[in-house]
Amino acid sequence: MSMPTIIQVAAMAGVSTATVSRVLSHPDRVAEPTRLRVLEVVESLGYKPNVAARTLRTLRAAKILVTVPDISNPFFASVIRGAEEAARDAGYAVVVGDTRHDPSIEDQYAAMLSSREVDGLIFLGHRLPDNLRPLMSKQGAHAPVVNGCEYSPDIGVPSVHIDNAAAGCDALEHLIALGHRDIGVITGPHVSPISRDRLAGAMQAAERHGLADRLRIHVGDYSAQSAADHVPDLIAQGVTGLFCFSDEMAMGAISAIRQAGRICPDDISVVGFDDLPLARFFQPGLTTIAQPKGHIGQQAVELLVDILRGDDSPVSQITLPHELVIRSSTKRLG
Amino acid sequence: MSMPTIIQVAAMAGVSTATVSRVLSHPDRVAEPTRLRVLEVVESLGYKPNVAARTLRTLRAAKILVTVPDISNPFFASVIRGAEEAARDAGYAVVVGDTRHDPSIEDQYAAMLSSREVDGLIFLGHRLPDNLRPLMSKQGAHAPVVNGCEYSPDIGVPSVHIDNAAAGCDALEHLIALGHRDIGVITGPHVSPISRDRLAGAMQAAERHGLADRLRIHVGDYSAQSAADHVPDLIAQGVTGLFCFSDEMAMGAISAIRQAGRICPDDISVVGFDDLPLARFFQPGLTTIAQPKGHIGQQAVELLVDILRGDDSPVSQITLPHELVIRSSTKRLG
DNA sequence: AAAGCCGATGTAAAGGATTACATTACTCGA
DNA sequence: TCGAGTAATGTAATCCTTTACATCGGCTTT
Repeated sequence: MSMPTIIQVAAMAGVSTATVSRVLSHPDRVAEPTRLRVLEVVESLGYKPNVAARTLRTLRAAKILVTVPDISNPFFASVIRGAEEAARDAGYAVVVGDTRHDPSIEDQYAAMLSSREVDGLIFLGHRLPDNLRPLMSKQGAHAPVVNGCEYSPDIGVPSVHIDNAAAGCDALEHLIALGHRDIGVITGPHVSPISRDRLAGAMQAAERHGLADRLRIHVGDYSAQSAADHVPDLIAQGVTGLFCFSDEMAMGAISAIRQAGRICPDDISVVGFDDLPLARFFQPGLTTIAQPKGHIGQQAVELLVDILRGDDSPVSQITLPHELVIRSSTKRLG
Repeated sequence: MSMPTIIQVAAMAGVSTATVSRVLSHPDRVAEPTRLRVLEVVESLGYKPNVAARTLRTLRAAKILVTVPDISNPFFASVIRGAEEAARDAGYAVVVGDTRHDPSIEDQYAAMLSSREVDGLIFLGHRLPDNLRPLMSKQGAHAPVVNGCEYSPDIGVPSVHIDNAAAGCDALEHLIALGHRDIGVITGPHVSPISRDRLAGAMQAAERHGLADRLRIHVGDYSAQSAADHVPDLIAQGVTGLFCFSDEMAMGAISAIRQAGRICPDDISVVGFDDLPLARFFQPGLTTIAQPKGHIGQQAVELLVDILRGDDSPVSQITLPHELVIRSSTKRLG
């Protein structure tokens, strides 16, 4: 029932607990025969150091918390994978938290930092949890907190992201280059800075071609359903091109377009965002903005680890490249 | 820099550490004025109990580990959500681990149990991590380990799952009822018991209709790409109905069917499995077997919590109902 | 052969919270 | 008024590891 402790191991091996500890964490400081004897006992008892005791003593949990607003979105899964790999290399484990866009759950997870359950936090949402405010104002850029994907200049947290304005611009330029003039946009919620940035980029591109006032802007919430709901309006507005701020919304929109008796891309071209793994298997293959998902996670961890190591980190904003991937959901007009 | 401890709080409030501790965990055992005074100090210092110390003392981490073979699969996201809700109700937090189907990563996560970082483990794969063997043979059904989705009778772990054989049977009966006689199946890897069960069910249905030897069986790995790779062969074999053991594979297959110049469901009907959130937005809407994803997670947690509470748990296998959801990827033959 | 060094190991003090048990100061009943 | 009972709080042991410092032979050096 009760698991063996270092004391029992020490007793059985006829050494002190210090030696057992050394065998496990600094093997080279123990004489060969002693080490082998201890290891044998460790093995036979199935001894595993109690992590709580170790953390308490070393003041290091060797864990990084990554919170995502929606774990069911495969986009975040790729970011998490990148983070996990980088974390492993740096000697950290990753704990994943799904906040479901709920501020109170975000706060709950952020509390793991205050209670020292984790050494650092990477949050992929746009909102700095309330209970981190004191920490940020006290420690500033030395606080072990990094923001990924999103970027809110006002919260003063180092972050890793793409140039969302440029990406929004690229998407619109693509539709315009295909001859589309009546273009719809389904954004994310207004509170999301990345949504604002993408929209700003899109509007800038539209303006450049004198199409600013023909842009039909609808507010979604990144979910397929939310996009589908806007499609009847968009069709009534006569759009021939549509830019959705997530692939899920693009899929929802395409589904609704068909439901309305139209066809994508023949009647309406659709551009998505994220390049989910399924984007290329969707019907039609999704034209979309690819984000370097794995890299975002990886860089976020590296930034965080630098902070944890106490390097004064001059780098606090990292912008990674995006890419327009053209498949078959967009087509020349006419 | 260094965070406040209970000792500092006690000193500032002019009480003992015991009182501070009681204020935080048994408020009713402390006199009102004292409690308020302590709370004030706690607030002003931003004190948060050190979780490592608490865990060490109470021998309870208040955490449950849920490992999934592939975090980018939205199916598991739903299971995790269900688990999180049930865990929260029972006073536990959920830690999510992505094993990527890698046994060594599975072992790594399982080690969190041995080192008492978590109180219990729910694993959604099919393989009992090696380093849990001793635990299982020592504690048997009292070990805080539960298996979800999959079910391997031989490993002796309580589990929560659907009746995969019956589900496989349902899927095939549906295709047969639509007039299909040349039916293909894309399974999961053979090591996966759920794949074996689904296949057994499918074959049973085929046999019942004298179609056993016309079944074309291909082995996939649940990924869209793996299914797409088999489609040319299936077409060459002249199948008109296809049963894929995951929605991702169904989507991959449908995409490849189109690539090959055929149309689903006109030329080939496809049945998926899982009913992912995107299944209804796919083109065509996916006919699929819906699993009660949230319930699986929830029941798994409840089972685990029972074990942790020390109730002798007579229940060790829970079978939940599945459902055939008919959309537009299947159609009457001819 | 004395002094100094070194490698191997032991001793014991943290680390921060919880809680059984002890103490204190009242209140109440007889 | 005394003893019992009770509510509020304090004391100190405990959870298990890690690690600075102490100790102890034995070896080298002069």
